[in-house]
Parts: sequence; C-alpha cells; structure tokens
Amino acid sequence: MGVDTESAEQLNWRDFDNDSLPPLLSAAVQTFVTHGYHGTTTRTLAASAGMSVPGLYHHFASKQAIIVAIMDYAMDDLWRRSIAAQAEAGPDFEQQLALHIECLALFHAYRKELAFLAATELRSLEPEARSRHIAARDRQERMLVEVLRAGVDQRVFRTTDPHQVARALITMCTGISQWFDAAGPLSASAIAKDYVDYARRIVRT
Amino acid sequence: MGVDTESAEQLNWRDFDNDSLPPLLSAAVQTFVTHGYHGTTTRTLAASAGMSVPGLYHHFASKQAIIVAIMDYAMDDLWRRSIAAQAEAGPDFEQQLALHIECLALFHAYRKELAFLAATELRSLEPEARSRHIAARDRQERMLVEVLRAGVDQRVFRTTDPHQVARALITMCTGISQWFDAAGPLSASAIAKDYVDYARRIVRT
Amino acid sequence: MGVDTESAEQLNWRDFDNDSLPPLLSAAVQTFVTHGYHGTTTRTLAASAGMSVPGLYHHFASKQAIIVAIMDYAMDDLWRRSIAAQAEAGPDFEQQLALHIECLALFHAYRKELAFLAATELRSLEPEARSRHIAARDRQERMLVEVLRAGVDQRVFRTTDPHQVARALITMCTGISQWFDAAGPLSASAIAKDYVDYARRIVRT
Amino acid sequence: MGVDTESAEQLNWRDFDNDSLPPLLSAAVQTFVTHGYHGTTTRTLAASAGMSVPGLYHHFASKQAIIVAIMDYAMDDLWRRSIAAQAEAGPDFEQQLALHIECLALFHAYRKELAFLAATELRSLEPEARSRHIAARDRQERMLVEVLRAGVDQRVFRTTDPHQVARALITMCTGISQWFDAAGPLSASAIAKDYVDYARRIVRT
DNA sequence: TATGAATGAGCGTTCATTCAT
DNA sequence: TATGAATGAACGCTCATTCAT
Repeated sequence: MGVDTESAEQLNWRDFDNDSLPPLLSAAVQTFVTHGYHGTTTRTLAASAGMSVPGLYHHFASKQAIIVAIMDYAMDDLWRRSIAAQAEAGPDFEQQLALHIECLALFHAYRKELAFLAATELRSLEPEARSRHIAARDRQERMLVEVLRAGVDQRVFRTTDPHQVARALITMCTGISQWFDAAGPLSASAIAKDYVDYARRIVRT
Repeated sequence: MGVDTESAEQLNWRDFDNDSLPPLLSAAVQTFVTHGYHGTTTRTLAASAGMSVPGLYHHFASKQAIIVAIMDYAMDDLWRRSIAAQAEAGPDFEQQLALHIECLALFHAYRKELAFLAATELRSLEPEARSRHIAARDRQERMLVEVLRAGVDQRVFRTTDPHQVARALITMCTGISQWFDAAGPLSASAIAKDYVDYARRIVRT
Repeated sequence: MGVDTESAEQLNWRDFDNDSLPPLLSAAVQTFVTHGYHGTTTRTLAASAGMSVPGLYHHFASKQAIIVAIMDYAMDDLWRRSIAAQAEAGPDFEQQLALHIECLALFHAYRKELAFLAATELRSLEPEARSRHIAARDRQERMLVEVLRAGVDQRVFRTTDPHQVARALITMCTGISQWFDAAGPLSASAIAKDYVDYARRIVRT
Repeated sequence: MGVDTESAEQLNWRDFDNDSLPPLLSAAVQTFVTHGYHGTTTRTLAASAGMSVPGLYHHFASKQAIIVAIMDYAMDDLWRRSIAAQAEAGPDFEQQLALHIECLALFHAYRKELAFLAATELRSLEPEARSRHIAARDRQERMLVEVLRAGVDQRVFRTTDPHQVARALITMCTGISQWFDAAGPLSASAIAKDYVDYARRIVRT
C-alpha cells in the first residue's frame, strides 16, 4: 500500500486536523458517500475534483482504482492510529480498551465519510482489493478482541464472549459516522469519552 | 403505509418463521444486498426472481418502486414488532428496555438482509420515499429515547444523554445484520440476550 | 378490397353525415393523427377504443392491420365519391373539373383526419399495402389528369402540363385537411366553391 | 435561433447549391423523411451519420434535439429567403407575389426533404419547439397574406379571402416536396415559373 | 497534462404480441 | 369475447474508458 508503518509510534493518533488524502480522493469520498460507488459516474467524479474525465484517468487507472485507494487509505489510517493508541496505553488493559475505543470513536467522528465508505462499499471492491479490505477489517477487529481476551484472562474484564463484545463495540462506534455532526452540540472528544464509558460498563466485572 | 396497526398487540413479535414478503421482493432483497441498488440491474432482478424483465414491470412500475416496497416493508415490520414488544413489556422501564433491545437484535439477526438494506440504501431512495424512510427511522429511534428518558426520570436508568445512548444501542444492534450467521454457533436469541445485557449495563445506575 | 363498387353511381358523394368506419377505427384515426403511426402504441389504441389490448387483437391481427384498414377505407371512400361526382358531371369537362375539385375539397374538409392520414402515413405501410395505396393514389390522380387532358384537347382548358396542374390542384385540396375547422367561419361547401374557382382560373383559356 | 438576420438582404435566395446543414443533420433529414420521427431509432440515426450512438449524443443532447435543430433550420432558412425575395421584389405587389411564390416553390423543390419534415413532423416536437415552429409557420403565412391583402386594397389582386388564398397557395407549393424529382424532366425553376403563373391566375382581377 | 470526440457494452424501460383463463 | 400475466426484441440514453490533438 506504499505506506511506511515504521513511524507509526510517533503518530499523534488524536490529531485529525490535516487530511493527507489528495484533493481528488477527498472529493471522491464525498461523492461516493452521497451516491454510492455504482451511483457515481466518472463524470461526477471528475466534476467534483474540478477536472476533466481524461484528467481523472491521468491520476488513476480506473474508477475502481479510486475507490480502492480510498478504502486502502481508510483502513491504513485507522490501523496506524490504533497501533499508536495501543502503544500509548502501555500494559494496562483497561487503558488499552479505553484508548482503543477512543481511537475508534474519534476516527468515526472526524473521518465520518471515510469511515462510512469503509463500512459500506466493501461489496463494490473487486476480488483482490476486497480480500485486502476484509483482512484489514479482521486484523482491526482481532486487535480489540485480543485486548478484551487478555483483560478477561486477567479478571480485569468480564464477558462470556470477547469476540461478540468486540463486534458490538466496533459497530457501535461505526454508527457514529452515520449521525455525527461537526457543527452539532457534541464534540468528537466528548462523544469518544462517553463511548469509552459504555465500553467499560459492558465489560465491567 | 396502509398497514393496519390495530392488531399490532396480537402480533407475536418474536416469530420470524414466515416472511410475508412476496417472492419477487425476497429475491430482490438478496440481490440488492449483494450488489447494492445501483449495482443491481433490472435484468439481474428479473433473473433472480425467475421472470423476464417485462414480467418484473408487470408487478412493479420501476426498479425504484421495488426498493421502495422493500424499505417500506422493513420499517413497517420493525415498527409493528417494536410496538408489540413494548405492549408486552408493560409499565416497567427496565423490562421495556430489555424487550425493545431484544426486538431490535432479533430483527437484525433474523431479517439481516432486510435490516441491512434499511440501513444502507437510504441514499438510493427518491425524495418522497426517502422522507418517509427518515420519518420511520426517527420514529423508531424516538421510541427508544422515550423509554430511556422515562427510566432516567424515575432513577431506574442513569445516563447523561438518552439520545446518544439510544443511537449507540441502535447502531450496535444494526451491526448484527453485518455478521450474523444463522448457521453459526450463536443463536439469534442468545445474541439478543447478550445485547440486552450490554444495554442494561450501559444505563445501570 | 371487399367493397362493392357496383352501387357507386347511386352514392350521394356530397353526403358526409355518417361515417361508416367502425368505432375502433374511428378512434384509431384520431390517435394516429395526433401521434403518428409509430408514435402510437397498441395500449393507446386500445384505450382510445375503450377496450383491452387483447380485445384489439380480437378485431385486428396487428397494429399494421389497423392502419391498413384505415388507409384502404380512405382511398376507397374518396374513389367512390369521385366516380359518383364524375357520373353526375356528365360529358362537360368544365363541369367534370368543377365537381371533381368540389369532391376533393369536401372530402379533405369533412374527412380531414382520414385524409391527413392518407397523405401522411404512406411510409408506415408495409410493402403490400403500400403498393396498393400508391396504386390508389395514382389512379385518383390519373382521373383528374384525364379530365384536364381532355379539356385541353377540346380547347376548354389551357395549360402546358396537365399532370403538373393536377398535382398542384390535388395538393392544394389536400392542404385543407391541415387547417379546416368545422366550427370555424367557413363552411366546407363554401371552401369547396372557392377551390373550384381557383381551379377554373388556373386552367382558364 | 442564433441566426444573424442583418445580412438577409444580401442573401441570394435562389441559390440552393450549398446546404449549410451539418452532415449529421443532413443524414438525419433523410432518415426522418423515410421513417418519420418515431419510426427512426437513434441507432439508425447514428448509422446514417456514420457514427456510433454515443457519438450522436456528443453532438446533440437527445433525439428530440436533432429534429428540433432540423425544424428550426428549415423555418429559418425559408424565412430568410422569403425576406430576401421580398426585398428584391420592391414595392410592386404583383412582383412581390411572384417572387414570394417563386421562393416557396424553389424551397420546396430544392429542399424537398427539409420542407417535407417541416410540414409533417410538427406533431413530433415537444411543447417549446412546437410553439416556436407554429409561430414561424404563422409568420411565414402572414407574410403572404399581407402581400395579398395589400394587392387587393390596391385593386391589383381580386379575391374574397386573402387568408384562404394564401393557404391554398402555400399548400400547393408544399405539395411540390412530395413529388419533385431533381432527376426528372421538370427543373425546379420551370416548376416555380408555372406555380407563379397559377398564383397570378388565382388572384387575377 | 488537458481536452474534444469517440465507442462497445449495457442501462432502465417499453414495444407489439401472445396465451391461459 | 375479455383479461391478467407474460415475453423477445428493441427503445432512448448513459456508462467507463480511450485516444488524437
């Protein structure tokens, strides 16, 4: 994916000020969110990026390549933030859970469109990218499952099925991208704090 | 929506044995889930329903009319079950919350495709149906918010923002439709029981 | 064409009170005039005749058969009237011309829709009916040419090219069907009188 | 219609050597004449223009836009020639009538297909273009009516109803487009001369 | 790079027609 | 006879993509 992961630990995972997506992809994200992949035409894509259709094809080989770049970027961004959050959390499982959920919540609030696509357009990916996406999603889920399982082993958490709880927590956070409004009364960090609380309660011993 | 709600209380809201969707719509649900609305062609739709394309148009005026019928059915089915669940719960707010979450979880497990479309294809609806869908979704959400708010007022529940909790619970349940496997190790009712537990813990005083 | 021509001489060629077209064909004439043959669907045809589509096919083998019946009827009706007019005119060429033009004018006024189709939808006929229509049209034209030619031979008329004059007169009358209004200030017979005058002037010695 | 009328007087209205219709529209004229608007498919149109269907849509927004361009062109071309003819005629009403009829006759001979469509496909135009076409047609008719009326006032012409005579003359000329054959024995200018004679005779005092 | 012009394939929809009832 | 249901073929139009300039 051409992303250097070596510097992941230095990454400030709470910082969403700058979006490193190229303008073309940023515009494409909006369009795909609004109309879906199949409902979006290359003309719309080109127009939203302020260029001609052949101009589009100068940067990307196909419409599929554009959604793939977006999906890859989304999964990679979330993964790098999650790694950084876990690194910051240190060995305490409660803290690991807290920062993991905070990371998920912030991502789905600040990057709501990107996150929405990641959750929605899996079916629009062609086989290769789809496999990659599924792998990334599973790796992401496994990361949380491991935190929960370890916490349960240490009697810090209590739950019958860490896997199921992980999925519940993840989809709960995923939902944020559907209704979060940056201009609304709730800040992303306030929401994240609440969701961390929900998570703690769910696994409280 | 032309549905008689007077018999809602007699409805057995835990019974998902029979799907009253006409075969054509059942087939369409599968196809729309797999390829999305815009990724589905009328030829695919016709083939999946075992008929010709004009045959399709004999029953429905347009491709849009098909997704509209599905979306309306989904929201109406969930609503009627929710009403029945609340009626069964009686005046106890804890019981109301429990049955409401159970109802949501069961619906998203047993009717996972239908529920998935309801959550995914809002953007594919034309204005009129879209407004109707949003209204139905909001009504559904409001119902849960009211249970939470009333419970908080009675000191049965504790939460800073019933509205936010409702959305967290709803999207948590919505997520079930993404991974539930009827052939898997977890039964729908077992999952529902767990999710009721999660909900209780989140609002525990 | 299954029309008995033996009684042609008894026909009152100035009488347009009763249209012997079956109701279905009368309705079809209106529809074809409004939308053209190819712009008219069998559903429209059926609706305008107050019957179902298969009901239409009970009476006529195809959409083509309907226009053919109309076109045949139109050409036959005009022909029979023309024959009757000529019979009434007797041996005088001036009178023959007068009654022939009167007949043409009346037909294109009183049967304006029918006449309009006859002039317009030739191209929509399939080969066999088309040939028949062209033959009928030519026969009709030849009839007028013969009157003119004979009149020229007898020094009653003067023109360099009877054929061309015939076409000019015919299309002049054909035009009536485009603007005649039964509710307008000009009666069909007044118009016919004027057109006879035009014709006389054109061939005046 | 985006046509500069200021140079109308310089226009040589008898010159039909060059058709300024773009090739695509020229091909479309032939096809529409043969099959009618509704009987012509976009595939036929594309094939007759030697291009693909999307190629067609690169130049015109729709099939309707093509017939509209043709119809507008036809009415505009005839109008500009008529203006030029009248300018050439000067103040003499007999001369005005003569040149007007010559212009009409030449147009319907040299541009027979275009003229045929203008007379035939009014009903295929959508409301806006239809209104424009009717206005152009009426303006054209009014021009001739005015010549006749003025001539009658000056006792140069004699007729009871200039309006009716105008229509008779116009439709007579319109008819030329139905049978004129450039390869036939009669030249367009010879025909025009004859038709001018017919017109003169009809209004002779 | 950017663009105007082009295209094979396929879109949602409708056509004339048929047939069991 | 009349109808509801059906269909192969074709409709007008648009898709993602390409290429000469």
